[in-house]
Formats: sequence, C-alpha cells, structure tokens
Amino acid sequence: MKENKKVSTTRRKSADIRKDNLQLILSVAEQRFAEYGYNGTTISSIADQAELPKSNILYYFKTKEVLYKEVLIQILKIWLVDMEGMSADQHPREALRHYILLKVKQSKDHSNASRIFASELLHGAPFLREKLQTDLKDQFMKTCQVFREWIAKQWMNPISPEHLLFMIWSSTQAYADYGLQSSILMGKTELEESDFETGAELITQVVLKGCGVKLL
Amino acid sequence: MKENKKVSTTRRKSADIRKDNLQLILSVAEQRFAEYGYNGTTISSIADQAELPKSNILYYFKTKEVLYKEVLIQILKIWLVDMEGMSADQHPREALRHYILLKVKQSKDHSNASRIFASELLHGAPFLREKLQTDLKDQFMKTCQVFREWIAKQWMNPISPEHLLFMIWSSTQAYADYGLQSSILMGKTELEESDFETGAELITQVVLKGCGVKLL
DNA sequence: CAACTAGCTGACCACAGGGTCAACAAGTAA
DNA sequence: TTACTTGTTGACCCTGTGGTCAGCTAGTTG
Repeated sequence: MKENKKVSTTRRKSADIRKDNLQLILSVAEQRFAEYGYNGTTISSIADQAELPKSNILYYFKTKEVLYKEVLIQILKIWLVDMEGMSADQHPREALRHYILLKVKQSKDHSNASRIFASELLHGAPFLREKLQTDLKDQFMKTCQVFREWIAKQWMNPISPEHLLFMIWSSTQAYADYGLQSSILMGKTELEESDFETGAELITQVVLKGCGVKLL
Repeated sequence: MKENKKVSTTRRKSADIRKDNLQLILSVAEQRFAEYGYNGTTISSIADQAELPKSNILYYFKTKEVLYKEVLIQILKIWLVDMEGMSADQHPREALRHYILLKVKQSKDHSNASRIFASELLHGAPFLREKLQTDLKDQFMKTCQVFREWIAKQWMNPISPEHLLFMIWSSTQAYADYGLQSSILMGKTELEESDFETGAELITQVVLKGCGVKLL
C-alpha cells in the first residue's frame, strides 16, 4: 500500500512476510508429519521442502513441539466445526447423510490433517490430551444429546449414541487413514473420486437403515 | 533336565534360552512400538523394559528394522486367520456377527498389535507394502467373493463388498486405535468389558440391518 | 577333561537431529 | 538519515541413538 520508494524489487511488509512464512511452514509441516509422524519428521526435512534454512523455521516456531501442536490445533478446529452442523431439529435422514458426506470429503481433501489427527490419537494423544477432555468432549456430548433427541422423537432406533458416533467417525475417517491401502487392495494407485462417493453412499445407507431411520 | 552339577542355580539349555529371550524381546518391543511408533521407540528403551542390556537385543535382532518387521509379521498372521473364518455357505447373519465379535475382541485383547498395524498403514505401510499386495490382498478378494455370493443368494442387499469390508474393518479396529480416546470422551480411564460388548453388538446390528440381512 | 559354540556385555564410535547464538540484512518510523 | 524492530542465517554445541567389537562366560560335545 505504501509507495515503491527505491528499487523495483517487490518490497514486502514485515507483517506479510511473517504471515506468508508461517503459512508456508505450517503447510509443509502438515505434509511431513502426516507422512512420517512426529518422531519421523525432522526440522531439517521441513526446512528443505519449504526451501528455507533450518534456523528460519526455529525463528518462527521455538521448538518442533510448538510447531506440531500448532498444526494439531488447526486440525481439531475443522473437526469441531463439522460436528456442529448437526442439530436436533434436523431429521437424521438429512443430518447424518450430510455429516457423513462431509467427513468423507474431509478425508479426501484434507487427508494429511486427518492422518496426523489419527496418528496422534493412536499413540495416546500425548499432545492433545487436554483439548480432547475439554473442547472435543463438549462437542461430543452435544452431538450425543442430538442423537438422544432423535431417538426420543422416534426418528431412529434406541441405540447407544456414543458407539454410533464412534462408528461413523471411524468408518469415514478410514478413507483418509487407510485410503492408500484400500487402493492397493483394489488394485489402484490411489482412490478415485468415485470411490469416495461410493464409500460415503454406502456408509450413509448402512447407518441410516441400521439405525432404523425412515428413508425418503 | 540335567543334574544340578555345581550350584543350585537352574541350568538352562541354549535352545530354551534363545526361545525365551526372543519371545521376551518381541513382546516388549510390541508394547513399545504400539505406544511410541517405530521412530519414537529406542532400542535402549526396549532393553530397559526387558531388563536386558542393549547389546543383547542387538545380538538377537541385527537391527531395529529387523525387529520391527518381525513384530509386524506376527500381527499380519492374526489378521488373516480371522478373516478366513467367513465362508459363503454360512449365513451372513451368523458369519458377520461372529467376525465382528472376533475383530472387536482382537482390538481388546491385542490392542498393541492392532495399533502397530494401524500405524503402519497410516504412514503408507513402508515395511508391509509387499505383504499387503500379496497375502492380504488375496484374503481380501476371497472375502469380497464371499460377500458377492451372499448377495447372489439374496441373503443381503447388493452393496459394494469392498467398501462394506472397509467399514467393518475400520469400525471394529477403532476399538483398539481409539479406545483410549473413546474412554476419555466417555469420562472413564479406560474402556470396560461392557463397552466392547456394546460396541460389537451395535456394529453387528447396524451392519446386518444396514445390509438388509434378515435377522432371526 | 579339552575344544568348541552360543550367549552375553561394557566400552566405544559416528552421526544425526534439536536447539542456541551472534552477527548481519532488511523493513519501519521519526 | 538515524535509531529501532523484525527477519535471516551459518556456525556451533550437545545429547541421544543405532550399531560395532573384542573379550568374556556359560552351555555343548567328544
């Protein structure tokens, strides 16, 4: 916004530099952490891929742990927002269909984020413990409450809301976590758009019918 | 078996020593790898927990990678055996119920093994690639074929066998992978026997109804 | 018993990886 | 321009870790 004082080289404001670099580093870090896990990822490798010196990474993120946690926080936000979409006044037919579709889409479009999250849980959530006990638990209980109200309205059979939610989470999440292996088993190099669609549709059908939700 | 020549200390045959130590190391390694992943696990930590000197571990397993692979192989075997249980002449009502129960039980009784396997898949199966493409894929296709025959006999609705199997895998597997987090969300320190039962029952019901399998 | 093999282990090494730091460059504000 | 803040970086350090090795002890075999 300021005038171009001296040379024609693009001058960048400090704030912009900061913002851009933070974003670049977070994005590269997400990829590496997803592929190699926390311990398998080195700051150097992130630096290389981001084409920045290692010291520069450490300038923006004091430690590797701080960087990793930052990545995790971003991911958790997405998770929570998705779940908020479901409310008791919607009919489970639409609400569940929409949520399942959304989760599978997340698995496809943000597979790195999904996988980091899964890996973190798998190893006992050493970095996310507190957040889980507060933020995620809150939303979890709200969603279970929604399920309970659907049951009360006889819109679905009386089944355990907690376990149902686990089932939906795990089966949708699988398209990120095990997408690569699924494709191997089906003899492809990677899952195609249509696989995600088929998967989402199947999960939706099985869940709705399985819960006794009236279709149509 | 030999006489106690010198002191009263128990004399052990070389073969026994070898067998015992291999077993001990594999078992400890399984725990550590499950909890901390491949890169997060150090040979020293395994040595400490097994109460053996580090060098002794390296005496039995030339490298960390060899040890890890050995653990993986054992796990894959269990997976394959479980799946073999299902055949086309059984009715899906019983076969699926049994398989789901079995998988949830595996998640409970062999949660470490299950988690290592999941973690390996999550990070692209760098050590298991070939085995997946051969052994697991074989069994996968056989099982899909079983599903197809059930569909042909109109014992279940015409749905994608591949995706159905993924759904069963992921939702049963979740009781190992995310068991700890599930318990946090439900306000417990760890999942109880009854949680596994409830989970298995819910998955069974949802899958059977969802696939249009006639109950009873 | 002697000769041999299998099991065991502390000392050691090379090196990778997280993190520090001091000096310098580039934007900012007066 | 000057003074100050923010960004950048190579050199450096230290810990931890995978792995080697030489020498030891304990079982095995004749």
